[in-house]
Amino acid sequence: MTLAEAADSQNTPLETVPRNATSTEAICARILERHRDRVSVRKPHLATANLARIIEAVLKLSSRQSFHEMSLRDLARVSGLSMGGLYSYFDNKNTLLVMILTEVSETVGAVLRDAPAGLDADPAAHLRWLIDTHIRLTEAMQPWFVFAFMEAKGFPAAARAFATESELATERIFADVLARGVAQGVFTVPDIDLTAALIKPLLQDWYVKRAKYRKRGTPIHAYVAGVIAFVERAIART
Amino acid sequence: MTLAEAADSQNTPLETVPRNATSTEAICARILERHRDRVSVRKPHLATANLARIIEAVLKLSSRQSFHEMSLRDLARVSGLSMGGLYSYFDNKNTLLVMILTEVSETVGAVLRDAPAGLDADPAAHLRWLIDTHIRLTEAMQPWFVFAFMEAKGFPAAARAFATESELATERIFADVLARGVAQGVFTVPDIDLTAALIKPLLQDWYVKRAKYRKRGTPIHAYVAGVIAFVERAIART
DNA sequence: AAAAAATTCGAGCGCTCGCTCGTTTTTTGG
DNA sequence: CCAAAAAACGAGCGAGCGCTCGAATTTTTT
Repeated sequence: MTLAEAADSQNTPLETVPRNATSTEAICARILERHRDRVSVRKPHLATANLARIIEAVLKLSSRQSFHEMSLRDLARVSGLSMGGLYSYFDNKNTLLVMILTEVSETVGAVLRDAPAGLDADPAAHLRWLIDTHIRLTEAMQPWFVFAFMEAKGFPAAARAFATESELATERIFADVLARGVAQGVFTVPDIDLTAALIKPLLQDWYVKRAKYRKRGTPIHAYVAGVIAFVERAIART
Repeated sequence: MTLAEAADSQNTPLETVPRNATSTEAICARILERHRDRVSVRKPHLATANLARIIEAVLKLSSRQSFHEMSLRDLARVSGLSMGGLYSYFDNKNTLLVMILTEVSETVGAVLRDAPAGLDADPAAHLRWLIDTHIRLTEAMQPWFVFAFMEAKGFPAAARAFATESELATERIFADVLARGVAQGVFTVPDIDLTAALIKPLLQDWYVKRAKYRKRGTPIHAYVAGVIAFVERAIART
């Protein structure tokens, strides 16, 4: 099952995350564009397909051990390429880290900033949309987000700074909506920045502790509804 | 600065976590007791002191890279022991993982179950105590908790199962208090298990994203107060 | 169908890893 | 103060690492 299919099978009619943005192939096409100079294979279809196989293998192997424990021989075996073949798609192992992190950061920013028109006028609806979209995006790209979350520590300094900034940008999107809700008198929030910071881990828990919720049989719509209810009661006008 | 000193400097008069339980020396004395058969040095004082130096070095090195990237030569240099000397304190590198994980799991369970007498009768106060105590404990033992959280994936299967069970046990403590509050009519909680699951990441964010809160200048008492306020409004009787 | 270009291959290189063990140093007890 | 016991030492081992490069294979062009 591909990532996109996994997303589809969980999606409700309220789906807000377009499949064409989250399929492994689509993501790898974007990665390829962004790192064309590191990939020596010139034919785009071939390069995209093989890069997808490589990165899917990285995400699979890194879910059981850390990225640095994964050897390139493991990666060659699981991806189906040879040792030498791998190096046509990246110049060194660390580039794989950077490719994945960068794409996750860019994607989450792009998706969350693309709210349906008119939603700015209704902070409560906008907040619900943000929560729903964030959780569904991380569900559709779960291995990517887990990887970025768990391996961020080992990134080169520049990439780590970029990831941190991306995190803060997401938080700011939530803080803005909270501020607008307070201004319109629909929310009561004593500390907007702290509240935005507290909403974040509620969204992340769905992918960080995915195994727990799967074992428990919690469907995604129940989790989304639970988080929305929890947050809305916590910030409801008093 | 030792872990205990770091805890002290943040503690308010409301402090609920005893220093003697969270100093590196005290923790390592307990580790030594639990793994006496793996440590060949017989003199307890010497063994505790050196084990403390070793584990402090592990936590320090693993905060910048992953545990598996940390070489035993790095560990020897930072801890001040020789390569051979290290192996008087553990039989292989993985044992270090298990020592730290086990002690974190045991400690959090022991501390959270040791609530002051009479608190069972007052679910709201008990919940506040649990939140306060959990956050302060993880503050006092921050490197330990970060390590257990980030490296859990790489544990041997048995140790990972143990860690998962410990996680669930903590969640059950919160679920019990929520259930008692609902029974007494002081809380309104539609889904007790999901709510308990959502409180957990709010507590964990303080140590997982410690750098963010430090940079932002959020003091621990403000974070504790923020979480308590957020949770109490979310579950307040309607 | 042959020549040229693009892509894939995998044994081998230098290196560092976890771990060992014979030796040296420190501590202990009479 | 010395011999025995305990502890610490660190060079060295085989294994596996990231990475390379000339050869082999596949695809494209003519």
